[in-house]
Amino acid sequence: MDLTNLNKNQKKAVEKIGLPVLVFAGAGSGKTRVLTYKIAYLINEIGLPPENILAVTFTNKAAQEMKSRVFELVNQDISGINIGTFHSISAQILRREIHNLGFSNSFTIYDQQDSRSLVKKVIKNLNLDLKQIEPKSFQTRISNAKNSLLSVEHFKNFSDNYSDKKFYEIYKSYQEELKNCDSLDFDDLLLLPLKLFKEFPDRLQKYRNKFQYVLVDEYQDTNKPQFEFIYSLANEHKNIFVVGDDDQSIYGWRGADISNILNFREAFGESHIEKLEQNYRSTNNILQAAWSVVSKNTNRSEKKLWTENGSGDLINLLESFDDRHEAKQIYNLVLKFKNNLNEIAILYRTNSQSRIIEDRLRIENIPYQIIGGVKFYDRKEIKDVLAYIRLLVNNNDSISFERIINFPPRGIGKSSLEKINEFYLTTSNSYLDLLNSINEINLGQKQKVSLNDFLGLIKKYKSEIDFKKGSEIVKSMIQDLQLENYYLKQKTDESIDRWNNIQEFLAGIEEFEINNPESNLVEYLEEISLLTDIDRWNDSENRVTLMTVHSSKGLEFDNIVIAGLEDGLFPIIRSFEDDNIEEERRLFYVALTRAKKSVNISYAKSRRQFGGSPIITTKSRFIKEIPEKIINYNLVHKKTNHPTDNYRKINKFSNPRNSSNEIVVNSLVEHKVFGKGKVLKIEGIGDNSKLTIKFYNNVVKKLIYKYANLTIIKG
DNA sequence: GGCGTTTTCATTTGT
DNA sequence: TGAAAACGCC
Repeated sequence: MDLTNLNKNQKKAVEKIGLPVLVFAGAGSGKTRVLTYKIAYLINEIGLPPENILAVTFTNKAAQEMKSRVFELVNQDISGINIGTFHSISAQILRREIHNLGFSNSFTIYDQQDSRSLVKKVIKNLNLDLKQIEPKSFQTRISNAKNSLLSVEHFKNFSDNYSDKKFYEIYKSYQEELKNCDSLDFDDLLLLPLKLFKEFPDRLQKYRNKFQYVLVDEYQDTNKPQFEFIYSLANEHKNIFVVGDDDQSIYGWRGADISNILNFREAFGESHIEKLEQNYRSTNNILQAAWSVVSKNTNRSEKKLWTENGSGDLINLLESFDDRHEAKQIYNLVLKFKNNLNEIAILYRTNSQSRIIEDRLRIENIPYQIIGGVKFYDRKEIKDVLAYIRLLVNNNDSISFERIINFPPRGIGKSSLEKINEFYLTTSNSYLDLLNSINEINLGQKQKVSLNDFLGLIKKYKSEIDFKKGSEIVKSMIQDLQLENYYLKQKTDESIDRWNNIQEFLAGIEEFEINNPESNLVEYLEEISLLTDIDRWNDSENRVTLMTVHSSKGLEFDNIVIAGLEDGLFPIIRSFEDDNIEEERRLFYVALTRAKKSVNISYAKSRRQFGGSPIITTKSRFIKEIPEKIINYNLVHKKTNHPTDNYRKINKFSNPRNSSNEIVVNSLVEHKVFGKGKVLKIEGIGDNSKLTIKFYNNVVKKLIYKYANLTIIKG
């Protein structure tokens, strides 16, 4: 097999067989290339059948890409290969095996929202005060416990104070409720395979035999259950190959354990460790900035990226008066890539920062795409329709039942629901059982009719599952429910949007059916519950991408903007105990190393919270960790004039898109730092042209147009 | 008892 | 600013 496309270290990692391999792969060092070549090498040179290979990636999109790249390299049928995220691989195993653990094979996967609703339900059922016992914090505690492999039993005797005692009860009851609902939360998806392997050694043996070679990407972000999963599959044959970078570990808060990568050798014994330090992505200045930041961390393995690329542009620093002004300045920057908007991405620490930037881009008609935040499948109208589908598939799904029992409104409110629940809990095995005993429930006549109609509808469509196409079932159900009328009669922009989203959702089911002709609704539900925005992301369209730094992991862009570099926001600072400044720093490192050509870091001197009045902020300490000599300060305002009024007027009454590009010799311009000046000479054309300007204090400066951010006083 | 309206209160990060 | 909870009217 031709490995000439690999450098020396990459090649060594690919060819090493017979020992566990750990590859420390720095940002942009060709990690994906090594993984794909390794898999292709196993198939082509070692003769391993694709179905005996397990490769775990961080996103579904990455899995798809890896699959097609391996296919290009090996040129044979690899449809049996197992590539996916931890969650999707686990779900696949459980669909076959979960009956051993007392669930049905059409179990439902609860997302965070569903799981929170269930926690809340449990707290209510235990007659606890929702104000004292916050569902959100208990959900987090349950999730943390699971990520630390701590079962309900573990907390039985750790019940000193009120809150701990209640935690045990809630955790216990929550797990029971999940089982009653025939449902798993995201964490259980990882835990149940471990339980299966433990209780049914023959199942473990089966999967050990099946997965003869195990590869893991982004190994630094694996948590305890994920490690156990990999370890139980691979510790016997030791055919394991992991790739990661401890400097890019940014998921500690959800249990990712950096010691998994740092202690790889202790876990798997004698191993081959390879370091990839040549970076093929970024300029030297970007790497220098990234290095000066991350090297401040103490707990890291020693390595330093280098590149044969030139030094490139300086790191541009943007200073803004407030968050709106920041959005405006970012828009100005984006404008320079008007015809290649997919060459620039805007990154931020928190999703809430996206709105103000989004507003500006929308006003200016710049196409954009936001990843994360409220996901498509998390929208209320979509979740409502999904709840109907889930209830058809799983008649024990309480969360879905409660979501739609009165949507669209059918006169069954809070107190009716309580009565139904009470009856259901004592008498029935599934919600459909209620159909036979509606008259025994203590409900009003109107409510009885409504409930009967509702359950009748579920029953009718359930009976069609095996012989009708999912999309047809859903379409006809939506018609029965008269959702179109429900939304369109409201005649608000919002309700029209919602109806359009439902149409888009329907189209999505049809598309899924075309791509998966043998599939049913259960598989469709699984697919979308494990899908993220990144997986749906189209990176070839002419649109600016907005996303959190977390979402940007593993991606690259020509140019990036990192917004909101203020102390408290990035790095985020909440309380004194659980702040993790080193992880914040790694996060900033990840952000910087996404860029190939240019990095623009931005901060605002004041920022609004919850849409209130602006609060004074402090510039991020991370900015000071970048050497001054590689920062371009041209966009930093030295004057303290309030720009707000100015740009508001401009946007309202004039077209800002024609306000640039009109500089000629002798033009009068104003620069943010140097003040007013006269253009003496123009060398080159367009954004990269070099301007010689004589400022009013007789200082002559040569400035590159695109960085100078000049205001034209007279063209 | 249900449903529309007002008030409150919250923002890390995500499978 | 926006979603969920509390409120108060029919």
